[in-house]
Amino acid sequence: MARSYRDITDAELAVMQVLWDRGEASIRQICDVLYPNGGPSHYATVQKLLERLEAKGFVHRDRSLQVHLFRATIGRDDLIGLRLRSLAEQLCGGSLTPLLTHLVKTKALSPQERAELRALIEQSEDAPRRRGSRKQT
Amino acid sequence: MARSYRDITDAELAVMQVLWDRGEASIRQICDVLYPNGGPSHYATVQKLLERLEAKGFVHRDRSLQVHLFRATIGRDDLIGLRLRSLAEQLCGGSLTPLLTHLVKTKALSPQERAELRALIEQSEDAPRRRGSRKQT
DNA sequence: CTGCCTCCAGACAACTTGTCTTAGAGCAAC
DNA sequence: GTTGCTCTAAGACAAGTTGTCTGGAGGCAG
Repeated sequence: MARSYRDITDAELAVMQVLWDRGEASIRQICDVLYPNGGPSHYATVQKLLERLEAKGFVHRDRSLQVHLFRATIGRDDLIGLRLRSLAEQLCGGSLTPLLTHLVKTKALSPQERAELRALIEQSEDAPRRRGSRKQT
Repeated sequence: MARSYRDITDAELAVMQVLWDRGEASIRQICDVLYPNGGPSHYATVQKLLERLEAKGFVHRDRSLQVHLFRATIGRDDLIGLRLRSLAEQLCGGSLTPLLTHLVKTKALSPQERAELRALIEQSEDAPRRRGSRKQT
């Protein structure tokens, strides 16, 4: 009954953040970022986290070099989407609309944010059949 | 390092859903909804889930009757808010804005939804300080 | 009294999560 | 070639979570 898409853990997320920053990195590089002057055990920890991320499909491992290189197969924004969808699944019967209205109602919008939002809405109005790239609910 | 607000589990969520539906319920009533013709072990399961929900503060237990009555201390919408905030914390540096724009960009809005959204934005424009209950980022 | 229903306390296995240990391979410099 | 470094690989480990279940004690109705 675990969440269907095998979620990313906190420690794993830290690794993902590095990958999102650098685009591609070796274990050593990630380790240096996450645990400056960390010992070999930290190295192994990062290694395990990457192994699990690869198993979950969130990371691609390039084995062509001696030193494997890792790359995120999912963007931060994609992960946000997954989480939002999973949240909607659990609490809103799958519909994203309640999340949207909740945010607009709860969050105090700055004038700039209001303007941006309006622009986005206009945009989706102009091209209502444009949504080929992403699924919608 | 567990999520700060002690999240609600899947099985616990099922119990919450019943409470949100009925407003107030005994273990037996919840049990009948969740496990029709379930045995005494299911009863104990629900009991334990309620105990944990009470410990986490999501449920109030009225002990004044012989048969305790349970009531959710948090609405579905509040939980949505908590989850959204936690999501923003993890992936957006605490800002809810990326979630908002993600939703507007991703989700294909029906004309009606667009109208509602616009109305909500107008509203927040009229009363920018009306939402004082929670901090916003 | 008997039976039924409730509450309470805690056991339990399965799984997750973050960390760490150990072993072995490949390569570079001495 | 041997030494030493870095890398991969495999898995052990404790702690915590989660969902389920067992057993006992008390109260009340028939």
